[in-house]
Amino acid sequence: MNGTLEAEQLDALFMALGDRTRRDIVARLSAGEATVKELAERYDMSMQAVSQHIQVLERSGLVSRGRHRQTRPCRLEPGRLEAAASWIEQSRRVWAERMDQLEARLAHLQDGEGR
Amino acid sequence: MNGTLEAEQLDALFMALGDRTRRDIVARLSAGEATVKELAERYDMSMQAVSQHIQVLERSGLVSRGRHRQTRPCRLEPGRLEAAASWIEQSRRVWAERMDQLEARLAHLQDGEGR
DNA sequence: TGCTTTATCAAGCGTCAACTTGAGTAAGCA
DNA sequence: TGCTTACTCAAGTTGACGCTTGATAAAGCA
Repeated sequence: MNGTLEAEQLDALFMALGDRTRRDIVARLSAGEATVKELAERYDMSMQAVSQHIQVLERSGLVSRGRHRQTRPCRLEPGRLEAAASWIEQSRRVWAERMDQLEARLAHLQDGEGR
Repeated sequence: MNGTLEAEQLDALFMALGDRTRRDIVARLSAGEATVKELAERYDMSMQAVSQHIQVLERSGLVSRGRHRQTRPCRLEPGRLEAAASWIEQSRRVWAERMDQLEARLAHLQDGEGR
């Protein structure tokens, strides 16, 4: 389990995080489970709208749902957050390595050893 | 400069990363600058299409463009990648803290000290 | 058994995103 | 001066997104 996903899954993941309401739901769920009704009240939004947001989050793998009486409590699946962070780190690392090399070559030149 | 952005900027940022071509452009630019034409050849795509992707990335703050002869070389601005990573880390941290607390309470109960 | 609560399904509406084509601009070259 | 290269602008098409309304399902309660 190294957090690496297919392009389609990354599409769904970053697309899900591209909506402010869904990002807030993720942040809210990081502190514990919540029901559709609770989220609808929190965002002053219809339950249908929240339900659709949850479905997007579920498709992205960020959220899963259980069953408890009439409710469908939503909980965060942090594995996908790790996958997103992992993708970002990959590009940041490549960039940082290149910058280090550029710096080293610049220092080399300033030592008067450039051709 | 702590990498924290407004909701609108995060919308643009994650939305920009929600497209596979744009993610690949970001990964490509992490290894160095590229022109619109080079990217169009790489993805077998019209220059207009690439130009529009670059505009999206520019609006998100992930990419900036210079001028060199007839070309507009694109380069990565890693600050926004850090901002995205930072947002993700925030939720992951909250979740991890809660998990630690739940574990501690479970251990407590198993020691026979539960109410 | 009906009534309420919680949530989903389905259809429709307005907006925006991704790409296309065609035209236009700006820089370098012959 | 024309011609090519690299790129952008503008308009149009197609499809997806976010939300709404109305109907429906499933569980608990009186």
